[in-house]
Order: sequence, then structure tokens, then C-alpha cells
Amino acid sequence: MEENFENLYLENQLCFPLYAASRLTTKMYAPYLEDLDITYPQYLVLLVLWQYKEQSVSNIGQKLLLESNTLTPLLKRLEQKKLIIRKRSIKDERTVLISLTKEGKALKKKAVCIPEKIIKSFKTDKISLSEAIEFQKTLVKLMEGLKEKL
Amino acid sequence: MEENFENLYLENQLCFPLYAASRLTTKMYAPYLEDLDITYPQYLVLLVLWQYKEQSVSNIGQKLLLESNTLTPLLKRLEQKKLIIRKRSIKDERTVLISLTKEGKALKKKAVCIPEKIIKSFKTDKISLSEAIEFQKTLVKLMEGLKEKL
DNA sequence: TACATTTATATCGCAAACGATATAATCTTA
DNA sequence: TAAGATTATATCGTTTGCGATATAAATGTA
Repeated sequence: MEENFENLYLENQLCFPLYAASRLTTKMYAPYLEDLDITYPQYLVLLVLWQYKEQSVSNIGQKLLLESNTLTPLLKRLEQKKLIIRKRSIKDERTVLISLTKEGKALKKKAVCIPEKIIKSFKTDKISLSEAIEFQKTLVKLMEGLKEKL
Repeated sequence: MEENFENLYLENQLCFPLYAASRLTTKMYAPYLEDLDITYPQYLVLLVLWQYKEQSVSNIGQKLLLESNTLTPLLKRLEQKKLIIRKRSIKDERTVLISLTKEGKALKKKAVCIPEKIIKSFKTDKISLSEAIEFQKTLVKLMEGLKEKL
């Protein structure tokens, strides 16, 4: 029984290009997000709030697959920037409801051009549009599958 | 000119599933890596060393897309665990050469079963083998493309 | 040979991630 | 209703990731 050392080659891994592509993508956003004075995870939280309005910490976490140990400090930073408001629910004092301030809502207008710019940067002569669409579908399926298993 | 707010919907983003899938994947490795007493980025460094033997910090960084500000502390931790040796090159005192200790080399045998287990976990009834292969190819192309642009 | 430039690591500070645990409110059930 | 279980956040400690900068060695050049 020979041992499959080739399985350990970097280029044969699925995990590594996923990890690398994710970090590179975040870097693509950096210059645009810098203009808004927010980080990438903060941007994701704002995406949720722009789309769904008021949400509890755990609701945001459910959508972004993050928990309070990551979100609480992040949300406090967004609060300091005066982009969101954190307040305890009256119905259930355990839950903290997150809503956008006027500034937080206004930021949406400045952010609306970002996805288009990112898509342009993503475009490569090496990847066709249909391939990209197929890729996105598989990626989402992969994410859903992994989510179920963890 | 209407503003494309739908572009800001979470499900329409490419970045988010990439970010989420990457984090979920890392979590899939966690129980196996815990047995080896290493973290996921540390595992990646070891993959490089198992494959290429002695490497400078910048060579490792080139392969993993990481720089000395991330690698130096990480490598010091691997050194503390007695898995690697860090020594200055005699030819060029600026470069630090990283090589595996006996324990570091031995760990490869314990790690060899991990990729197979991960692949099994990845397998979903929702994703066919051919789709997975196609996905990996696009992912690598995407990574390469992004790398060139940053 | 002096001095500027480049290169390879290292250091610093801050913001994620995340496992483990704490705290407080709510719910269950005996 | 009182005690235990559950739930929602928060806190803590460690490791990444990364921009900015420092340091020291090597290289280029006047």
C-alpha cells in the first residue's frame, strides 16, 4: 500500500486556491472600501443591513456565518463610526438589534458602484462569462454543502 | 439612470461565497489538524516544505501569497513546536532558510490521510465529480488572474 | 571606494476569526 | 413557582492577515 504523497502537493489541494482567492478578492475591495473608511467584513455587515434593515446580531451572523465573538467587536466599531445603532430588544432583553444610522443608510449610495468595478477586475481573458456563472453556482452549492456539515 | 441596488444583495456577490467557503473549508480541516497540533496556515507552510524541502521565507511566501509580516511570527511558532529550523543563509545573510526537523518530516506521514478525508467531506450529492473538476480549474485560473492584478 | 537603491526579514498596530467560557435573560418542567 | 436547561451576547486569549515602517545586508553607480 503506497502512500499518496501527491495528495499533499499544493497544486492538488482545493482548499489552498480557495483560501488564496478569498484573500486576493478581499484585497481587490480594499481601495474602494478605504474610500468608505470600512473594512471588508464591515462591508459585508452593511450589505446585510442595506438589504434587510434592522437585524439581530444572530440574524446577521446566520447570513454571514459569523458568531458573536467576531460580530460584537466588529459591530462596536461600526457603532463608533456612527454607521449603526445597537440597542437591546424590549421583547427579549437578550437580543441586540442592529439598525443603520442616517450615515449608514447614506453610505449605500457610495457603495453601489463597487460591485460593478469588482466584476470588471475579475474579468479575465482566461475565464468566459458562462464559465464564471457556472463557477458561482458551484461555489454557492459548495458553501451550502459545507454549511450543512458544520 | 436607476441605481443597481440589487448588485449589493448578498446572494449576488461572488466575494461572499468565496469568503464563506474558504472559512468553512478551514473549519473542515480543524479536527484533523488539531491531532497534529498545528493550525491551517501552519499546515500550508508544511505542505510547501514537504514538497520542496528547504525554502527561504520569501519562497514560501511566493507559493502561499503571504509576506514576512505574516510568515515570520508563524514560522517562529513552528520553530517553537520543533517542526522546522530557521537559519540565516551564509551566501546572503538577508535570507532566512527554513528546513524541516526530523519531527517535521515525520509529521508528513500523519498528514497524508488528511486530503482524502477532506475530499470525502467535500463530496455532496449536489456536486458531480466533473463539476468539481471544472470548478477547481476555474478557481485556479481565478486565483492566477487575481494574483497578476495585485 | 562612498552613497544611494534595492532586497529580505522583522516589528508594530489593528482588525478579523474562532474556541472556550462567562453572563444574563428566557424557557421548561418538575 | 423554583431549579435546571437553553438562548443571545459578550469577553478572553491566541493566531492570522496585512499596511506601514524599520533594519540590515547586498547591489548598483558615480
